[in-house]
Amino acid sequence: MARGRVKLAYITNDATRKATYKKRKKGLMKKASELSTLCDVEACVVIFSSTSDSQPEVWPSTVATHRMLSNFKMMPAIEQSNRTMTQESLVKKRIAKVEEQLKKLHEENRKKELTQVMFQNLGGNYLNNVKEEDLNDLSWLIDQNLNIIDNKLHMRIESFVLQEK
Amino acid sequence: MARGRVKLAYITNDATRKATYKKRKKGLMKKASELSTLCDVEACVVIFSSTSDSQPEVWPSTVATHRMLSNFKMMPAIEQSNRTMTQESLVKKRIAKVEEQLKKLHEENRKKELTQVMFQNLGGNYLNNVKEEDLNDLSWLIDQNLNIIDNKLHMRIESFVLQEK
DNA sequence: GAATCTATGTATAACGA
DNA sequence: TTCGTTATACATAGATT
Repeated sequence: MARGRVKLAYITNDATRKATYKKRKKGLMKKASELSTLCDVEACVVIFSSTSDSQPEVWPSTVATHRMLSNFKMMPAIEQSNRTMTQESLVKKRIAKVEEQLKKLHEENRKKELTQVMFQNLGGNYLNNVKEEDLNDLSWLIDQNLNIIDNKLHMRIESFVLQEK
Repeated sequence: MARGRVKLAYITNDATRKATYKKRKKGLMKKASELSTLCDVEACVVIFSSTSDSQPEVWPSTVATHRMLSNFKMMPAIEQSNRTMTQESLVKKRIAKVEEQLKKLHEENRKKELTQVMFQNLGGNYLNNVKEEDLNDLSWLIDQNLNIIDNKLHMRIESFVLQEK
């Protein structure tokens, strides 16, 4: 970058970091836009910045990003592999680890729920302050999740059928 | 860019486009990485390219991206607004629709659980063809979906209760 | 802080092996 | 096709207003 190399490390100075963030965020999204145009690919960028009002910043748009991310989630996380797993114990270790993670997630979720209840009880007029389109958005998201689950069901059923052959 | 300005439009030449894609994808992800480091933000990039084997390309990693995207989806799509909803009937219609969806969700969820039981009873052979990290991913994804749905259920129920007051 | 302004560092289009 | 190489366009750090 200009006028001096930048050490690739966290910028401790608040003002500098914020300025850099703003510039580079713009640059990143421009690059994404260009790639998308030049090569005709769908792309999205999501940035979670504690600075920016706790809402993620996205390119190209919230709705488009949601749509793409749904696709992403529907993609099979399981890649076909011919590698045979020789060590069953390894799998068991993994499973134990996963179960630990699940426990944490459940705890986290519970906390979030409680926070939400609390938040919504702050005032009685919650729904009165919701835009129709946002409600729409919410319905849309739920639909998407249904799709994802459906997809996984089918994947599993297919696996099952194939397994039986 | 070098040696000639690039017209910001779809590159029709296959070889050129592919080369450009590869270079720019690398550049984009590097930029994302730098932004993330310099400003300590979480960011992800997802590219759907018909070229690349129909699998999306992601930064920083599949798992990290999934995690971030779950967060993104959990973010309230509902922005605060001072606009008051004058038509209560509209809201009630929405709620009815939502309740219908919830019913479906419960059914789906039940199906899913059953399928999972089925899946787990396939016997040990299936696991032999799945990479450890994918197993990890799968469990994680399922849990995320459950969390998301749980979250939305609660949001809606709370909204409904508040409405009744 | 935000907007502008350069000097410089980077990314990359075109080319050649 | 996929690598290097190189000339240029672009992004941007630091300074200034």
